[in-house]
Amino acid sequence: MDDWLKDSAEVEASWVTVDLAIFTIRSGQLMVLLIERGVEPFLGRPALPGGYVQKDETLREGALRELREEAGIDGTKLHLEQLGAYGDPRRDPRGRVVTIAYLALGPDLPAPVGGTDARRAYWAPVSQLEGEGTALAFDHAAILAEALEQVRSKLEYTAVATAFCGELLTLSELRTVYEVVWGQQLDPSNFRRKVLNTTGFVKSTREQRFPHTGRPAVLYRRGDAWLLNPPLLRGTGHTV
Amino acid sequence: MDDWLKDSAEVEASWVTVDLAIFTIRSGQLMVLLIERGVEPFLGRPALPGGYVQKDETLREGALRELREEAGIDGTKLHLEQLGAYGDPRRDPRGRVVTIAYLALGPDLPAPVGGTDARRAYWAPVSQLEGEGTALAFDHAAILAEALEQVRSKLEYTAVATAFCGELLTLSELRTVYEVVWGQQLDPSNFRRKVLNTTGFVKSTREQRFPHTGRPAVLYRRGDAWLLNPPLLRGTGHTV
DNA sequence: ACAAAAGTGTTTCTGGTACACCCATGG
DNA sequence: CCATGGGTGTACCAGAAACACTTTTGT
Repeated sequence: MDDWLKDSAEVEASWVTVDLAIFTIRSGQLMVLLIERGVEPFLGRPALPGGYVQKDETLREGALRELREEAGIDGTKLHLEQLGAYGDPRRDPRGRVVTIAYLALGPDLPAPVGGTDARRAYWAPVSQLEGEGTALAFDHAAILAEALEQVRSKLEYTAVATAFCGELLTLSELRTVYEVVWGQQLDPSNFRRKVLNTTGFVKSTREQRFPHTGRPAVLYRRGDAWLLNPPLLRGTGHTV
Repeated sequence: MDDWLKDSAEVEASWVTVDLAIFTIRSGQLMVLLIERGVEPFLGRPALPGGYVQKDETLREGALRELREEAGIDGTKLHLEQLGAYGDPRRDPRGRVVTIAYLALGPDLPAPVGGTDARRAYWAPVSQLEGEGTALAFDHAAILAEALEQVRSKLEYTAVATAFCGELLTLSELRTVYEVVWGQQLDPSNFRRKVLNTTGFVKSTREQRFPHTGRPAVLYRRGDAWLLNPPLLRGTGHTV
């Protein structure tokens, strides 16, 4: 790039990347997609998937492309939102790299494939990462922590929880999403009433799903509402 | 910067800027700081203050520096938080410029001075900008809109409203902040109870402030709490 | 005395919590 | 029939909303 833009010697161009915190729920656990880095720096260390933003794409398009390339996931089907920008000049040993972190949520996603500069990609249980200090590359531990808090908090006042479910979902499934993400049991009957009284959260279909044992559950689809009013707060909640 | 980083011809370095949406309350109105651009592009058009991030500063430090340089404001005294990154490749006619938007809130701030590439700086009433389509430079109208929604929503579930007040504040002042930002009257007595029942929102002092007429008000300081639980929701609220 | 602003009290109503209970299905 | 999960009903309580009322100041 030419430098007809800058007017001071203190200014220089930066590399801009996107990093993705992709969450899903598998086997009753909240999982995040990690890669094992196949290039320096931090060779061999776990990291969030991501890569350089290309010349003619928006940041969001870059995130969608990385989602596809590094994780083999079709991003048009899942929820994707920007988390924030991380630009400490010392966050990357190679020089100034500003990264835009994105948060992605999807229903039980396929086993990922390794990408270009990743040895392999895998789902890691969040509970495990939070406890011990699994040393992620760069400042990815901080990004992951912010992403987690964002997810937990967004469940309270938006209908984003449905992003963890397939197109057709039961209220139990939706409740399980809340329980897994918040790490807290919820009262099934109260949860049910809350959701159904929130107009536009879900809309019922005439179909049913049959559990292994027990009464069949009515299937719902996502509704039009995004903001929940009143919100569904994770308070002291139900006895754990 | 060398290009030992990139591995594809599709990748190129970007200029990174910070832009600031600085809000304050003056004469009973929510105001945002705008500059009149003194350089191309968008010469003469109103814009949010901002500028290039320098070599060895974090994004936040860049925002604080621009706050000082472009608005003559000591940023250590006010609330500053990141809003998000805007990186559409067409947002700046000169080329790829990714901007990190910051949101700043402060008590009745001084009349600003023009900065380096601003002809002048001034406080503009938000109500005026929202109505008509005052054509801001770049994508600053979108940034401003998101900043506004962020402020309004953060008042609900954080104690950020105190950032609009001085060190010592009365409950009426605090209520006025909510009323001005939300554009909605609140019941003084209910507001009072809410705030005082939220532990850590404010702590009382023994001092008083005397209005022009009427009973003197007790002065409070900011408390330690940041999250409000339960939140203070702008619902249908009090009759307007 | 009056106006104005601060502050208290009270009633009503909505919505959250906890929990008892009924329903529909597979085994 | 029983176990299991889906779904309904209800009593109780905290907090929001509306509003009447008291207190303390300046003029």
